[in-house]
Amino acid sequence: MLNKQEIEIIRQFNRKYTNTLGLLNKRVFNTELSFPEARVLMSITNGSTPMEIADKLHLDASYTSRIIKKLTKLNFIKKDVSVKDARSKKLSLTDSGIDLLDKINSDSDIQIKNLIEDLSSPQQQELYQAFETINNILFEIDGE
Amino acid sequence: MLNKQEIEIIRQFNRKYTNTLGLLNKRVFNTELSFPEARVLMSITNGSTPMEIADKLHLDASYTSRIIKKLTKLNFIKKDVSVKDARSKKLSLTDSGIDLLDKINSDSDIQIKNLIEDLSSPQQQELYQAFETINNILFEIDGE
DNA sequence: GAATATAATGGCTTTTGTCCACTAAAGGAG
DNA sequence: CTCCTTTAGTGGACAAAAGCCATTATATTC
Repeated sequence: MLNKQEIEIIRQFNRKYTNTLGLLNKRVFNTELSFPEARVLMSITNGSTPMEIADKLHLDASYTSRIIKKLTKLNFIKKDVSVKDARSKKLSLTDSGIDLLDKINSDSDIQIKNLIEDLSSPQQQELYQAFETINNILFEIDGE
Repeated sequence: MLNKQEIEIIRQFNRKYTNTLGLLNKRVFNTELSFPEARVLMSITNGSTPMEIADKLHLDASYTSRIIKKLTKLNFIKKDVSVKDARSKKLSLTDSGIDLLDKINSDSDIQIKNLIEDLSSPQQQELYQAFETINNILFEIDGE
């Protein structure tokens, strides 16, 4: 087990990265959507159910439902009743939802580039490796 | 500059770590304080001014003021008028604020330990190194 | 087929955060 | 020094984000 100083380094990271993510997620994308709404949109893959989204993002079912309702009204996603389970809905992005997602993704890429642009190339590589390491260890990669 | 796949790894980290931090910060400590209140408490060092806290945590001045008011009422911090600038307040923790901070710190340590306890010892070390690397590169260490 | 569980949703409330106006005190510029 | 502008802190009003609970409709289990 890590010692006290090592744990403290991780906690220090958490505190600072809370700030960083807070800032990144504030300058929300195209201002078309709020951050939680964008998060939901980004997490929808073809056939996702509202429950799956709520579980994945750790959102309340009710809150998730409202966000999905709004995204549907804005015509970014559509809801079809599941064939297998009439209680459940199958979500998917509309064409304009796909467009928006593309926009969000490219804007997010730019944010990341801004974050690292002042670093030297070796530092950027080292930073990238570190993120990849954490992804691998903590999130066992792949499973987006 | 990093390429598209590398940027995507960082974005993937951000998405997943948003979840992680969301969970860590939800099971808030002793439930005595909310997460933003705990954040403010943790950021107070002897002589901090409300403005400094607001800047550091990227909080609205008004919101910060209210949190400080509550922490003062709960007797975790105290406010003294600055000698140099009568508009400004100098904040410091009371004894019971120090106690609470200790409790929060030890609880936070436990959370981190839980997060990594299932990993092998080499993995924990690798993970720690990665966090340290990011701290160094992105936050230029030290400056808590 | 009755009891139980689950998905989605709406109403209501709380928490979190923003905006604006106001007070009091500094900090110039003349 | 006096006027003008700026800054620190605060409260009121409000908006956004998130959670809780009840309800409906459908599945599942016994």
